[in-house]
Amino acid sequence: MARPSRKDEILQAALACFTEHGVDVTTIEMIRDRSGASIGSLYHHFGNKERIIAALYLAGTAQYADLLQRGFVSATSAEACVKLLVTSHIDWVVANPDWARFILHSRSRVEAGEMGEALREANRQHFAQILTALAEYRQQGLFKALPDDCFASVVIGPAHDLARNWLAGRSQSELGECRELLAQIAWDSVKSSG
Amino acid sequence: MARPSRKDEILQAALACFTEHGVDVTTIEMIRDRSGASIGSLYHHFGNKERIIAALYLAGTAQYADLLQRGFVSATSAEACVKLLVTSHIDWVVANPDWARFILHSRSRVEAGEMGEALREANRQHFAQILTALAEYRQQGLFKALPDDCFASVVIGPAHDLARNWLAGRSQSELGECRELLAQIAWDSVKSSG
DNA sequence: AATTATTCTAGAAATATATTCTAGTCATGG
DNA sequence: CCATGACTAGAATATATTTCTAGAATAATT
Repeated sequence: MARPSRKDEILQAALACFTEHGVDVTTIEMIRDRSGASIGSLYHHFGNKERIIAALYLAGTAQYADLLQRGFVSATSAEACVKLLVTSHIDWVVANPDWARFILHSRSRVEAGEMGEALREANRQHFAQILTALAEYRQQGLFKALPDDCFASVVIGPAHDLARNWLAGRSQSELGECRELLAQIAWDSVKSSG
Repeated sequence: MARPSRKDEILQAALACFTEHGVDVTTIEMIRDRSGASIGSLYHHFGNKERIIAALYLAGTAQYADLLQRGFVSATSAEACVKLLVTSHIDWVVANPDWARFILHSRSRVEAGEMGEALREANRQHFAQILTALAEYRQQGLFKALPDDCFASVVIGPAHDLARNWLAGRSQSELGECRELLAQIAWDSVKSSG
Protein backbone atom coordinates (compact mmCIF):
# COMPACT_ATOMS: atom_id res chain seq x y z
CA MET A 1 0.00 0.00 0.00
CA ALA A 2 1.57 3.22 -1.18
CA ARG A 3 2.05 5.94 1.38
CA PRO A 4 -0.69 8.54 0.89
CA SER A 5 0.27 11.57 -1.12
CA ARG A 6 0.65 14.89 0.53
CA LYS A 7 -2.52 15.98 -1.20
CA ASP A 8 -4.45 13.16 0.43
CA GLU A 9 -2.86 13.83 3.79
CA ILE A 10 -4.14 17.36 3.58
CA LEU A 11 -7.65 16.23 2.68
CA GLN A 12 -7.71 13.72 5.52
CA ALA A 13 -6.44 16.30 7.98
CA ALA A 14 -9.04 18.77 6.77
CA LEU A 15 -11.86 16.27 7.25
CA ALA A 16 -10.63 15.46 10.75
CA CYS A 17 -10.55 19.16 11.63
CA PHE A 18 -13.99 19.76 10.15
CA THR A 19 -15.41 16.85 12.12
CA GLU A 20 -13.79 17.93 15.34
CA HIS A 21 -14.34 21.68 15.21
CA GLY A 22 -16.72 22.42 12.38
CA VAL A 23 -15.89 23.76 8.94
CA ASP A 24 -16.14 27.43 9.88
CA VAL A 25 -13.95 27.25 12.94
CA THR A 26 -11.25 25.27 11.18
CA THR A 27 -8.39 27.48 10.04
CA ILE A 28 -5.77 26.85 7.42
CA GLU A 29 -3.30 26.81 10.27
CA MET A 30 -5.11 23.91 11.94
CA ILE A 31 -5.10 21.89 8.73
CA ARG A 32 -1.43 22.71 8.26
CA ASP A 33 -0.60 21.54 11.78
CA ARG A 34 -2.53 18.33 11.51
CA SER A 35 -1.33 17.36 8.06
CA GLY A 36 2.27 18.33 8.67
CA ALA A 37 2.29 20.26 5.40
CA SER A 38 3.45 23.83 5.05
CA ILE A 39 1.39 26.83 4.05
CA GLY A 40 3.11 26.81 0.70
CA SER A 41 2.38 23.15 0.11
CA LEU A 42 -1.22 23.62 1.04
CA TYR A 43 -1.70 26.48 -1.36
CA HIS A 44 0.27 24.74 -4.03
CA HIS A 45 -2.12 21.80 -4.00
CA PHE A 46 -5.40 23.61 -3.52
CA GLY A 47 -5.10 27.33 -4.10
CA ASN A 48 -7.47 28.28 -1.31
CA LYS A 49 -9.58 26.98 1.54
CA GLU A 50 -12.71 26.86 -0.59
CA ARG A 51 -11.11 24.42 -2.96
CA ILE A 52 -10.05 22.08 -0.17
CA ILE A 53 -13.68 21.94 0.89
CA ALA A 54 -14.89 21.44 -2.68
CA ALA A 55 -12.38 18.65 -3.36
CA LEU A 56 -13.46 16.77 -0.26
CA TYR A 57 -17.09 17.28 -1.14
CA LEU A 58 -16.87 16.17 -4.73
CA ALA A 59 -14.75 13.12 -3.89
CA GLY A 60 -17.41 11.99 -1.45
CA THR A 61 -20.38 12.45 -3.76
CA ALA A 62 -18.50 10.74 -6.55
CA GLN A 63 -17.88 7.72 -4.36
CA TYR A 64 -21.54 7.57 -3.41
CA ALA A 65 -22.69 7.94 -7.01
CA ASP A 66 -20.41 5.06 -7.88
CA LEU A 67 -21.86 2.83 -5.20
CA LEU A 68 -25.32 3.55 -6.50
CA GLN A 69 -24.32 2.95 -10.09
CA ARG A 70 -22.89 -0.45 -9.26
CA GLY A 71 -26.08 -1.29 -7.40
CA PHE A 72 -28.28 -0.49 -10.37
CA VAL A 73 -26.56 -3.21 -12.37
CA SER A 74 -28.18 -5.91 -10.29
CA ALA A 75 -31.44 -4.16 -9.46
CA THR A 76 -33.89 -5.66 -11.91
CA SER A 77 -37.27 -4.42 -10.76
CA ALA A 78 -38.91 -1.10 -10.03
CA GLU A 79 -39.13 -2.03 -6.38
CA ALA A 80 -35.48 -3.01 -6.18
CA CYS A 81 -34.40 0.26 -7.82
CA VAL A 82 -36.40 2.45 -5.48
CA LYS A 83 -35.24 0.55 -2.44
CA LEU A 84 -31.67 0.72 -3.68
CA LEU A 85 -31.83 4.51 -3.71
CA VAL A 86 -32.68 4.46 -0.03
CA THR A 87 -30.41 1.68 1.14
CA SER A 88 -27.37 2.86 -0.81
CA HIS A 89 -27.69 6.24 0.79
CA ILE A 90 -28.02 4.84 4.28
CA ASP A 91 -25.21 2.36 3.74
CA TRP A 92 -22.83 5.01 2.57
CA VAL A 93 -23.66 7.30 5.47
CA VAL A 94 -23.21 4.52 8.02
CA ALA A 95 -19.90 3.51 6.45
CA ASN A 96 -18.56 7.08 6.23
CA PRO A 97 -20.20 9.08 8.99
CA ASP A 98 -17.64 11.89 9.21
CA TRP A 99 -17.48 12.35 5.49
CA ALA A 100 -21.27 12.22 5.24
CA ARG A 101 -21.71 14.79 7.99
CA PHE A 102 -19.32 17.10 6.24
CA ILE A 103 -21.11 16.69 2.92
CA LEU A 104 -24.60 17.17 4.32
CA HIS A 105 -23.44 20.38 5.93
CA SER A 106 -21.37 21.84 3.14
CA ARG A 107 -23.52 21.60 0.08
CA SER A 108 -24.61 25.21 0.14
CA ARG A 109 -21.11 26.42 0.70
CA VAL A 110 -19.71 24.52 -2.24
CA GLU A 111 -22.64 25.52 -4.36
CA ALA A 112 -22.12 29.20 -3.59
CA GLY A 113 -18.38 29.01 -4.26
CA GLU A 114 -16.34 28.85 -7.41
CA MET A 115 -16.90 25.11 -7.83
CA GLY A 116 -20.65 25.59 -7.66
CA GLU A 117 -21.18 25.00 -11.34
CA ALA A 118 -19.12 21.80 -11.26
CA LEU A 119 -21.26 20.56 -8.40
CA ARG A 120 -24.52 21.42 -10.11
CA GLU A 121 -23.34 19.64 -13.21
CA ALA A 122 -22.42 16.50 -11.23
CA ASN A 123 -25.83 16.66 -9.58
CA ARG A 124 -27.64 16.96 -12.88
CA GLN A 125 -25.80 13.95 -14.22
CA HIS A 126 -26.49 11.95 -11.10
CA PHE A 127 -30.17 12.85 -11.23
CA ALA A 128 -30.36 12.00 -14.93
CA GLN A 129 -28.72 8.63 -14.34
CA ILE A 130 -31.35 7.79 -11.77
CA LEU A 131 -34.19 8.86 -14.02
CA THR A 132 -32.75 6.79 -16.83
CA ALA A 133 -32.51 3.73 -14.64
CA LEU A 134 -36.18 4.16 -13.77
CA ALA A 135 -37.52 5.31 -17.14
CA GLU A 136 -38.48 1.87 -18.32
CA TYR A 137 -40.52 1.09 -15.23
CA ARG A 138 -42.20 4.45 -15.42
CA GLN A 139 -43.41 3.81 -18.93
CA GLN A 140 -44.89 0.55 -17.74
CA GLY A 141 -46.94 2.59 -15.29
CA LEU A 142 -45.40 1.01 -12.22
CA PHE A 143 -45.11 4.35 -10.43
CA LYS A 144 -47.60 6.94 -9.31
CA ALA A 145 -47.73 9.98 -11.57
CA LEU A 146 -45.54 12.54 -9.80
CA PRO A 147 -43.37 15.43 -10.97
CA ASP A 148 -39.73 14.32 -11.14
CA ASP A 149 -38.71 16.56 -8.26
CA CYS A 150 -41.44 15.28 -6.00
CA PHE A 151 -40.65 11.71 -6.86
CA ALA A 152 -37.02 12.16 -5.89
CA SER A 153 -37.85 13.99 -2.67
CA VAL A 154 -40.44 11.45 -1.60
CA VAL A 155 -38.04 8.59 -2.14
CA ILE A 156 -34.91 10.03 -0.60
CA GLY A 157 -36.23 12.79 1.70
CA PRO A 158 -36.95 10.66 4.75
CA ALA A 159 -33.58 8.92 4.56
CA HIS A 160 -31.85 12.29 4.16
CA ASP A 161 -33.65 13.73 7.12
CA LEU A 162 -33.06 10.79 9.40
CA ALA A 163 -29.42 10.61 8.36
CA ARG A 164 -28.98 14.27 9.23
CA ASN A 165 -30.46 13.73 12.65
CA TRP A 166 -28.51 10.57 13.27
CA LEU A 167 -25.24 12.20 12.26
CA ALA A 168 -25.97 15.09 14.59
CA GLY A 169 -26.53 12.66 17.44
CA ARG A 170 -30.15 13.70 17.70
CA SER A 171 -31.63 10.38 16.81
CA GLN A 172 -32.76 7.68 19.22
CA SER A 173 -32.96 5.12 16.44
CA GLU A 174 -29.92 3.50 14.91
CA LEU A 175 -29.86 4.60 11.31
CA GLY A 176 -28.78 1.20 10.04
CA GLU A 177 -31.75 -0.44 11.69
CA CYS A 178 -34.19 1.78 9.80
CA ARG A 179 -32.73 0.72 6.48
CA GLU A 180 -35.39 -1.77 5.38
CA LEU A 181 -38.19 0.17 6.99
CA LEU A 182 -37.46 3.37 5.10
CA ALA A 183 -36.86 1.49 1.87
CA GLN A 184 -40.27 -0.15 2.18
CA ILE A 185 -41.99 3.14 2.95
CA ALA A 186 -40.33 4.77 -0.05
CA TRP A 187 -41.56 2.01 -2.30
CA ASP A 188 -45.08 2.14 -0.89
CA SER A 189 -45.15 5.90 -1.40
CA VAL A 190 -44.34 5.85 -5.09
CA LYS A 191 -45.61 2.52 -6.39
CA SER A 192 -48.66 2.69 -8.53
CA SER A 193 -51.68 1.92 -6.40
CA GLY A 194 -53.69 0.20 -9.15
CA MET B 1 -45.89 51.14 13.70
CA ALA B 2 -42.76 51.85 15.64
CA ARG B 3 -39.59 52.38 13.70
CA PRO B 4 -37.50 49.22 13.82
CA SER B 5 -34.86 49.13 16.50
CA ARG B 6 -31.24 49.26 15.55
CA LYS B 7 -30.98 45.64 16.55
CA ASP B 8 -33.67 44.70 14.03
CA GLU B 9 -32.10 46.86 11.36
CA ILE B 10 -28.89 44.92 11.82
CA LEU B 11 -30.67 41.58 11.56
CA GLN B 12 -32.52 42.62 8.43
CA ALA B 13 -29.34 43.92 6.84
CA ALA B 14 -27.57 40.69 7.74
CA LEU B 15 -30.27 38.57 6.12
CA ALA B 16 -30.17 40.69 2.98
CA CYS B 17 -26.38 40.28 2.79
CA PHE B 18 -26.59 36.55 3.42
CA THR B 19 -29.17 36.16 0.69
CA GLU B 20 -27.25 38.24 -1.78
CA HIS B 21 -23.72 36.98 -1.17
CA GLY B 22 -23.94 33.92 1.05
CA VAL B 23 -23.23 33.68 4.74
CA ASP B 24 -19.52 32.99 4.40
CA VAL B 25 -18.76 35.79 2.04
CA THR B 26 -20.66 38.36 4.06
CA THR B 27 -18.37 40.42 6.25
CA ILE B 28 -19.17 42.46 9.33
CA GLU B 29 -18.25 45.47 7.26
CA MET B 30 -20.98 44.67 4.71
CA ILE B 31 -23.59 44.33 7.43
CA ARG B 32 -22.36 47.57 8.97
CA ASP B 33 -22.66 49.40 5.66
CA ARG B 34 -26.09 48.11 4.83
CA SER B 35 -27.59 48.63 8.28
CA GLY B 36 -26.00 52.03 8.80
CA ALA B 37 -24.81 50.95 12.22
CA SER B 38 -21.24 51.27 13.45
CA ILE B 39 -18.87 48.50 14.37
CA GLY B 40 -19.33 49.39 18.01
CA SER B 41 -23.09 49.27 17.78
CA LEU B 42 -22.97 45.95 16.03
CA TYR B 43 -20.76 44.39 18.64
CA HIS B 44 -22.71 46.00 21.44
CA HIS B 45 -25.87 44.27 20.29
CA PHE B 46 -24.50 40.91 19.27
CA GLY B 47 -20.96 40.38 20.52
CA ASN B 48 -19.80 38.56 17.40
CA LYS B 49 -20.77 37.43 13.93
CA GLU B 50 -21.77 33.99 15.14
CA ARG B 51 -24.41 35.47 17.40
CA ILE B 52 -25.94 37.54 14.61
CA ILE B 53 -26.38 34.33 12.68
CA ALA B 54 -27.78 32.49 15.68
CA ALA B 55 -30.25 35.27 16.48
CA LEU B 56 -31.59 35.30 12.94
CA TYR B 57 -31.80 31.53 12.95
CA LEU B 58 -33.61 31.19 16.25
CA ALA B 59 -36.06 33.98 15.45
CA GLY B 60 -37.02 32.17 12.26
CA THR B 61 -37.53 28.78 13.82
CA ALA B 62 -39.50 30.33 16.65
CA GLN B 63 -41.84 31.99 14.17
CA TYR B 64 -42.35 28.71 12.36
CA ALA B 65 -42.95 26.80 15.59
CA ASP B 66 -45.55 29.41 16.45
CA LEU B 67 -47.35 29.00 13.15
CA LEU B 68 -47.49 25.28 13.68
CA GLN B 69 -48.67 25.63 17.25
CA ARG B 70 -51.56 27.84 16.20
CA GLY B 71 -52.45 25.35 13.50
CA PHE B 72 -52.69 22.49 15.98
CA VAL B 73 -55.47 24.28 17.80
CA SER B 74 -57.87 23.68 14.94
CA ALA B 75 -56.50 20.36 13.70
CA THR B 76 -58.85 17.85 15.20
CA SER B 77 -57.93 14.59 13.52
CA ALA B 78 -54.83 12.50 13.04
CA GLU B 79 -54.94 13.18 9.34
CA ALA B 80 -55.30 16.92 9.81
CA CYS B 81 -52.35 16.99 12.21
CA VAL B 82 -50.03 15.08 9.93
CA LYS B 83 -50.99 17.17 6.93
CA LEU B 84 -50.56 20.31 8.98
CA LEU B 85 -46.94 19.41 9.65
CA VAL B 86 -46.29 19.33 5.94
CA THR B 87 -48.38 22.28 4.84
CA SER B 88 -47.19 24.59 7.63
CA HIS B 89 -43.64 23.93 6.65
CA ILE B 90 -44.26 24.58 2.98
CA ASP B 91 -46.35 27.65 3.69
CA TRP B 92 -43.69 29.18 5.85
CA VAL B 93 -40.97 28.51 3.31
CA VAL B 94 -43.03 29.99 0.47
CA ALA B 95 -43.86 33.05 2.56
CA ASN B 96 -40.28 33.61 3.75
CA PRO B 97 -37.97 32.21 1.09
CA ASP B 98 -34.87 34.20 2.00
CA TRP B 99 -35.19 33.49 5.67
CA ALA B 100 -35.92 29.83 4.96
CA ARG B 101 -32.91 29.50 2.68
CA PHE B 102 -30.73 30.99 5.34
CA ILE B 103 -32.08 28.66 8.00
CA LEU B 104 -31.81 25.52 5.92
CA HIS B 105 -28.20 26.35 5.20
CA SER B 106 -27.10 27.48 8.63
CA ARG B 107 -28.31 24.81 10.97
CA SER B 108 -24.99 23.08 11.28
CA ARG B 109 -23.17 26.32 11.82
CA VAL B 110 -25.44 27.39 14.62
CA GLU B 111 -25.38 23.94 16.11
CA ALA B 112 -21.59 23.87 16.14
CA GLY B 113 -21.34 27.33 17.66
CA GLU B 114 -21.87 28.67 21.15
CA MET B 115 -25.64 28.79 20.75
CA GLY B 116 -25.72 25.12 19.76
CA GLU B 117 -27.16 23.99 23.06
CA ALA B 118 -29.91 26.62 22.92
CA LEU B 119 -30.83 25.41 19.47
CA ARG B 120 -30.88 21.77 20.47
CA GLU B 121 -33.07 22.64 23.43
CA ALA B 122 -35.52 24.54 21.19
CA ASN B 123 -35.58 21.57 18.84
CA ARG B 124 -36.28 19.14 21.63
CA GLN B 125 -39.19 21.25 22.81
CA HIS B 126 -40.56 21.61 19.32
CA PHE B 127 -40.30 17.87 18.77
CA ALA B 128 -41.94 17.13 22.11
CA GLN B 129 -44.82 19.51 21.30
CA ILE B 130 -45.48 17.64 18.09
CA LEU B 131 -45.39 14.26 19.77
CA THR B 132 -47.75 15.53 22.42
CA ALA B 133 -50.20 16.79 19.83
CA LEU B 134 -50.18 13.35 18.23
CA ALA B 135 -50.00 11.19 21.35
CA GLU B 136 -53.73 10.71 21.63
CA TYR B 137 -54.12 9.50 18.06
CA ARG B 138 -51.18 7.18 18.46
CA GLN B 139 -52.76 5.50 21.42
CA GLN B 140 -55.86 4.95 19.35
CA GLY B 141 -53.67 3.05 16.91
CA LEU B 142 -54.29 5.42 14.03
CA PHE B 143 -50.62 5.39 13.01
CA LYS B 144 -48.25 2.72 11.85
CA ALA B 145 -45.86 1.57 14.55
CA LEU B 146 -42.66 3.50 13.85
CA PRO B 147 -39.83 4.81 16.00
CA ASP B 148 -40.40 8.50 16.80
CA ASP B 149 -37.44 9.60 14.71
CA CYS B 150 -38.56 7.66 11.68
CA PHE B 151 -42.07 8.93 12.00
CA ALA B 152 -40.88 12.52 11.99
CA SER B 153 -38.52 11.99 9.07
CA VAL B 154 -41.10 10.19 6.96
CA VAL B 155 -43.62 12.96 7.48
CA ILE B 156 -41.40 15.98 7.02
CA GLY B 157 -38.44 14.62 5.05
CA PRO B 158 -39.89 14.93 1.55
CA ALA B 159 -41.11 18.48 2.18
CA HIS B 160 -37.69 19.41 3.59
CA ASP B 161 -35.90 17.97 0.62
CA LEU B 162 -38.12 19.55 -1.97
CA ALA B 163 -37.99 22.89 -0.18
CA ARG B 164 -34.20 22.78 -0.25
CA ASN B 165 -34.19 22.11 -3.95
CA TRP B 166 -36.80 24.73 -4.68
CA LEU B 167 -34.97 27.37 -2.67
CA ALA B 168 -31.78 26.55 -4.51
CA GLY B 169 -33.56 27.02 -7.82
CA ARG B 170 -33.02 23.38 -8.68
CA SER B 171 -36.65 22.42 -8.79
CA GLN B 172 -38.87 22.32 -11.84
CA SER B 173 -41.99 22.09 -9.72
CA GLU B 174 -43.45 25.04 -7.87
CA LEU B 175 -43.18 24.21 -4.20
CA GLY B 176 -46.59 25.65 -3.37
CA GLU B 177 -48.25 23.43 -5.95
CA CYS B 178 -46.89 20.30 -4.30
CA ARG B 179 -48.43 21.26 -0.96
CA GLU B 180 -51.48 18.99 -1.02
CA LEU B 181 -49.67 16.22 -2.83
CA LEU B 182 -46.91 15.93 -0.27
CA ALA B 183 -49.36 16.25 2.60
CA GLN B 184 -51.38 13.36 1.21
CA ILE B 185 -48.31 11.20 0.70
CA ALA B 186 -47.16 11.91 4.25
CA TRP B 187 -50.51 10.84 5.61
CA ASP B 188 -50.61 7.71 3.46
CA SER B 189 -47.12 6.81 4.65
CA VAL B 190 -47.86 6.88 8.36
CA LYS B 191 -51.54 6.05 8.68
CA SER B 192 -52.33 2.67 10.06
CA SER B 193 -53.06 0.32 7.21
CA GLY B 194 -55.58 -1.85 9.11
C1' DA C 1 -33.78 70.95 36.81
C1' DA C 2 -29.56 68.61 38.10
C1' DT C 3 -27.28 64.31 38.81
C1' DT C 4 -26.39 59.72 38.06
C1' DA C 5 -26.72 55.36 35.79
C1' DT C 6 -27.53 52.83 31.67
C1' DT C 7 -27.85 51.90 27.10
C1' DC C 8 -26.23 52.79 22.81
C1' DT C 9 -23.05 54.54 19.15
C1' DA C 10 -18.50 55.56 17.25
C1' DG C 11 -14.23 54.39 15.13
C1' DA C 12 -9.29 53.54 16.03
C1' DA C 13 -6.32 49.91 17.55
C1' DA C 14 -5.18 45.13 18.23
C1' DT C 15 -5.66 40.41 16.88
C1' DA C 16 -6.47 36.66 14.04
C1' DT C 17 -6.86 34.57 9.47
C1' DA C 18 -6.25 33.90 4.65
C1' DT C 19 -3.51 34.47 0.76
C1' DT C 20 0.54 35.82 -2.04
C1' DC C 21 5.24 35.81 -3.06
C1' DT C 22 10.11 34.58 -3.31
C1' DA C 23 13.26 31.21 -2.66
C1' DG C 24 14.39 27.31 -2.29
C1' DT C 25 14.57 21.38 -2.28
C1' DC C 26 13.89 17.11 -4.45
C1' DA C 27 13.16 13.79 -7.87
C1' DT C 28 13.50 12.65 -12.87
C1' DG C 29 14.77 12.55 -17.68
C1' DG C 30 18.07 13.95 -20.92
C1' DC D 1 25.77 16.70 -14.25
C1' DC D 2 22.53 19.83 -15.72
C1' DA D 3 17.80 21.24 -16.63
C1' DT D 4 13.03 20.95 -15.67
C1' DG D 5 8.89 20.63 -13.26
C1' DA D 6 6.62 19.24 -9.11
C1' DC D 7 6.71 20.23 -4.58
C1' DT D 8 7.83 22.51 0.05
C1' DA D 9 8.94 26.31 3.04
C1' DG D 10 7.87 30.37 5.67
C1' DA D 11 8.14 35.47 5.61
C1' DA D 12 5.43 39.21 3.99
C1' DT D 13 1.02 41.06 2.83
C1' DA D 14 -3.84 41.74 2.62
C1' DT D 15 -8.38 40.98 4.85
C1' DA D 16 -11.47 40.27 8.43
C1' DT D 17 -12.82 40.03 13.13
C1' DT D 18 -12.87 41.53 17.64
C1' DT D 19 -11.53 44.52 21.52
C1' DC D 20 -11.09 48.83 23.64
C1' DT D 21 -11.71 53.60 25.02
C1' DA D 22 -14.59 57.36 24.84
C1' DG D 23 -18.46 60.06 23.98
C1' DA D 24 -23.80 60.80 23.02
C1' DA D 25 -28.51 59.76 24.02
C1' DT D 26 -31.94 58.12 27.11
C1' DA D 27 -34.01 56.93 31.41
C1' DA D 28 -34.21 56.98 36.45
C1' DT D 29 -33.62 59.41 40.83
C1' DT D 30 -33.36 63.15 43.83
